[in-house]
Amino acid sequence: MVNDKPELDKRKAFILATVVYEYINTAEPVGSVTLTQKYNLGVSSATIRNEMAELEAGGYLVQPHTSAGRVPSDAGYRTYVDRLMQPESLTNDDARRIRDQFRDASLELSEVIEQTTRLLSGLSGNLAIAIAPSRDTHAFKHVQLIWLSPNTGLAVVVTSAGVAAQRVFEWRAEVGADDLTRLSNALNSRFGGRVMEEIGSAEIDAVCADVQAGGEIRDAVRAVFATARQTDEPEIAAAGAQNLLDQPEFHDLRKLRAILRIVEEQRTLYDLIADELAGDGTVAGGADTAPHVRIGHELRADELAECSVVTVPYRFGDRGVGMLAILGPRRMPYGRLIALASGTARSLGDHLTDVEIR
Amino acid sequence: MVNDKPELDKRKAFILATVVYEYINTAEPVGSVTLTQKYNLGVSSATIRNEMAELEAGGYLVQPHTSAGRVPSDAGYRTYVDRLMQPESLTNDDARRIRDQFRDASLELSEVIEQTTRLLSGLSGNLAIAIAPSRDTHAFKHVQLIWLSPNTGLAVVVTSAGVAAQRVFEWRAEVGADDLTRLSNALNSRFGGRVMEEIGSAEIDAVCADVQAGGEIRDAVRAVFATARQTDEPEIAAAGAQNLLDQPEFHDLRKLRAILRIVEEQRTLYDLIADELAGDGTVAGGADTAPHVRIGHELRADELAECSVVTVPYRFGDRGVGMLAILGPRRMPYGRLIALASGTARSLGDHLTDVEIR
DNA sequence: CCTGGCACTCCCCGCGCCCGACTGCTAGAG
DNA sequence: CTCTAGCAGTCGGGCGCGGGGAGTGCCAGG
Repeated sequence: MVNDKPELDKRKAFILATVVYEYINTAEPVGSVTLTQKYNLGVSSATIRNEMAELEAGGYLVQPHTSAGRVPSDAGYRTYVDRLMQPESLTNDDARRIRDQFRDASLELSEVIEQTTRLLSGLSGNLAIAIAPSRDTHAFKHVQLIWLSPNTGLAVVVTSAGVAAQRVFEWRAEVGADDLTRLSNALNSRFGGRVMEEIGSAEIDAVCADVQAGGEIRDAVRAVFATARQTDEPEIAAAGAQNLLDQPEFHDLRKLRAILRIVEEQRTLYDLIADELAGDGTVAGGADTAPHVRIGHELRADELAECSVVTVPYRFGDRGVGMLAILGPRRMPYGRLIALASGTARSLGDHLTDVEIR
Repeated sequence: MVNDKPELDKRKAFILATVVYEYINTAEPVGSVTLTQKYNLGVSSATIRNEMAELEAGGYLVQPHTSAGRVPSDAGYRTYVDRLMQPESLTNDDARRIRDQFRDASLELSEVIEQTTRLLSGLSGNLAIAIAPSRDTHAFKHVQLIWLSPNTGLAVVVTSAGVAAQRVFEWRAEVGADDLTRLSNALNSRFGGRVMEEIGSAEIDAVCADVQAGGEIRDAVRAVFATARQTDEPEIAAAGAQNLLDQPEFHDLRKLRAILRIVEEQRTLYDLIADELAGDGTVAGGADTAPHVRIGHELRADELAECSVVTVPYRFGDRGVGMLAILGPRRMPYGRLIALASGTARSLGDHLTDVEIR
């Protein structure tokens, strides 16, 4: 669909904006009379009818059936979001709740992510999703192998994001506490100040060989580093699915189930949101932390044809970008949700940068 | 309600069992003709009608309305579960899937708990819940304070269940690596072999005082031990809420929302399941690992009047008991779910005992 | 270009109706 | 005494129908 929509004159734009606004609030198709009664447009309903008919011809509105009011189309919402809506800022109340949340938030990335989704779903009344910045880009801080018993040990890797991996290992051969300490020291001096991404298995093997650490221990170190880099599955959290029950568009059980399935499968959810991260280079590279809205079919998933998603990247220090998202019905209060998501993303980024382990 | 139900003669028992069985499978009220057609009872539908009328008088069946078939009452399900149903054992397929799941399961308690709920919800097609054994009863294994930078440190507490707590701390005053090592050693030698429950703040303070560890560090140690004992909130996981959407009894949105609210609030969920742990002394003390079924109003929660819960305790080594539960409609396949829950609980217990850190 | 008016369309809702499923009862048979 | 066949009674659910209402499109006139 090319962008050859005829430019909207001022009155059409106002009418479109009002229809979208009204529909978002009432969830009922909007008629010409409602419009003239609730908003003083200075013209009669007949005129509005003509305008609405043209807006429908232009693809901005659709009629569920002949004798009903109009409902915005994807293009209608799109125009509203891009050009007609006035941006909102956080209400004092919301700002306060966000501030309170992060005042004494955890230092652990994964916990923060989870708490943030709960906060955002509560504030927005929709489904909130967060993905953590890829751990590849975090700075290595410390690794410690801890002797627990002759046959068991604990390995902990700490990065700038907190404890990135921790795991108990059981070894067939007996292991001495000194061996573990020596290996810990060797690893720390070798990897200090590096970025997780650069630390590969080969180098780990080399360090282990230097201190004559055996096969089982080497495997353990490799494993815990792999988890710390988390190359396998990305960290993602979602909360507030039950909020969707309140929206009339999800009273249809099939739609509801389709959405729940998407949320259940973290992989799909990740792909949905991460599109934005990879999609245009501006996010990964530049300073673009602007919120982004995708509406209905723009999401390229049939199950989500009646949904919209607001995504906002957040910065984590000077490396790595994570993503916050709100998923809800297309008929969502875009202005408020964008403000909420942006505000939360900013606070989250500040918090993470602030507590980043130096 | 006292247990003064008249004893059921053989034919009544068979009819009740068949009604429950049929209703569980079809979700439709069961009529006398259906019964005679699908099961060869050797008598006519008129006779069945008389019997069913008596079963209704006895409180085992109810009629949704005059001209409908019968549906089991709480008491009907209860009798079915206690005396009429034949116990099922795991199918080969289920047994295999459980075995596979635990073959390479995590060593970390919290992760195992979560994986188990996913397994059990997948197998049962219902909502699965697991609570971890109280951490109080775990054996203390190791604590390590790790120096990360002059102002930051990491504290890790390991118990017989794996890493019980880990946290990064930020201190205003500078801290030396040696101080942390000395304190770690002191704590380990003092607490080695003890049970978490016994380790109180006073004793921690005493050890800190011995090695002249300052206020900030003492607070950190206290905090990490508190988390490790997890006196504040019990560890609980739930999965598979979207399975409930498939059940016709939850097509009513109000009921669905009521249930989702319960699942969302972990506290309520915990109380629901933990009743069983505290309820009768046999579980906590003895060797009782039998599954337990609570049906409808027995759950003492109006929202759950149409639900049943199967709970099974699982043993964790020789100390502590956790709980596995399946929540679903009253009309659930009790035999299969009991087998699944028991089988999973056994495997879970074995796995935990097996990987317990010695 | 705007407006009032009017005919038209179509959904929604309530009503009444019938159909079907099931019961309870009774009379009679074994 | 128990079982059965038959029959009348009951009630819910589905269906069709019709009216009311909301909204549109169009036209003629200002």
